[in-house]
Amino acid sequence: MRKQSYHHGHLQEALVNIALKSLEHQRASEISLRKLAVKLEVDHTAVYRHFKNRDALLAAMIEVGYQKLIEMMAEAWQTDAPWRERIKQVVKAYAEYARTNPNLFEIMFGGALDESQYPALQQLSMQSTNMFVTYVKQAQTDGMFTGDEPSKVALNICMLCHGLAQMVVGNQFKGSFAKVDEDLDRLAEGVVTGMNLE
Amino acid sequence: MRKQSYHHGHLQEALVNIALKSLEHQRASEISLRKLAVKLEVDHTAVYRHFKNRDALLAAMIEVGYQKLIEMMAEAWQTDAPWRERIKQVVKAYAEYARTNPNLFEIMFGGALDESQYPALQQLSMQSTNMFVTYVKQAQTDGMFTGDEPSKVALNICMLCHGLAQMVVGNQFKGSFAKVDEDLDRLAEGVVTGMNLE
DNA sequence: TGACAGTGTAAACAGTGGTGACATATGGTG
DNA sequence: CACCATATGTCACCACTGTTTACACTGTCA
Repeated sequence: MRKQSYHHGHLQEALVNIALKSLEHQRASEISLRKLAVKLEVDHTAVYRHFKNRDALLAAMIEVGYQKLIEMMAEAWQTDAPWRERIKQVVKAYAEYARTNPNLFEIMFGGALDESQYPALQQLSMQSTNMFVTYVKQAQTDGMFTGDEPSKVALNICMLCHGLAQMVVGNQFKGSFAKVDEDLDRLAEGVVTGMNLE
Repeated sequence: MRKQSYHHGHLQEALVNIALKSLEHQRASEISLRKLAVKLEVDHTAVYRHFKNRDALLAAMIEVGYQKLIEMMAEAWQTDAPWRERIKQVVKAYAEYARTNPNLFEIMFGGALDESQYPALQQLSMQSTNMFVTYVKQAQTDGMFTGDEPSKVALNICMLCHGLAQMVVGNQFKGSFAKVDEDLDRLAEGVVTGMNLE
């Protein structure tokens, strides 16, 4: 009975939040449950009242990450512009998300966590990839022509997004191609025009 | 003076080799220097005679990984087939590499290691991406037409490869698109035909 | 009030990467 | 051959990590 409060109250939320905040300036591997607990002025073993283990906390963080990503994609699509521009905006949003949340993106797609043990993550993951299919179908009704099935086109766009994002966070734009990172717009444009659409 | 040999002889090589072998059935995060040392019947601190730290060992492993990847791409390109088929084979090789070496691929591109501290890795990384440019240029002389610069086309192919590979190792082919993993050929075909070439 | 589930604490464990002092081995020198 | 510098391996520690177990406090509901 040394402290007046004793119970934290919202430890679960607080853990996810502070962990996500930590991710803004350090990678996931540098985050320790003990340090998080210190910041929240709580014994480090209290974490285990809310998460089975470290991975479970990571999973909760990734869940938020997917929600944010899906949100950003949806927002990018939400425009009056022609379908070509809208797709470009989605690609851009995807890459921009990776650029501004590299450490979160890393745990989402870097393979550090075994998603198959977290059904909620699997569902969100599928949801995010399915968005591409939805968008392509919608673009088709807006005048886009493609000989391939929508799902195939969507797959290609999805792969391009993934690849672009990967290269952005990997800082893979140095000598070989553009020096970009700043000019995502041009890259996204290249993605769209480089595809066999119209 | 309990052992006759005392000195291992090829500890450096042995460490990289056994670590790479371990990577075949477990991910990098599960590999510990101490366990490797035990397997080689050596004190775990002996590792530090050959590698500054754990990351340095990872870097050595990644170096081998790049060499293998570059080799496989080069081999895939080495054909008499028309350029379209050759590019497809390269894409396929890239994805196949990721599929058969997922844990190695993960440390190569998962962002766990800060490549900027290992010039040899940066060089190899650039080399592997530059191969795409070389191939596109060569394809151009073999009849491929593209309005864009070769480097742009190469960038798109590179992104597609990265994205495809990423999705393959992430086991992201379940409900949404194909059920593949088996049918890389069809996916690679889709990549090539989905692009604005000819 | 009293039982009780939820939550935080304390102590301890095994495992990790890493350091510094020391021991041994190796290979070249005189 | 003797000798010695250097490369390599060992040993004793350290700080830190995730995790478990037994215990203590808190709030709630009967």
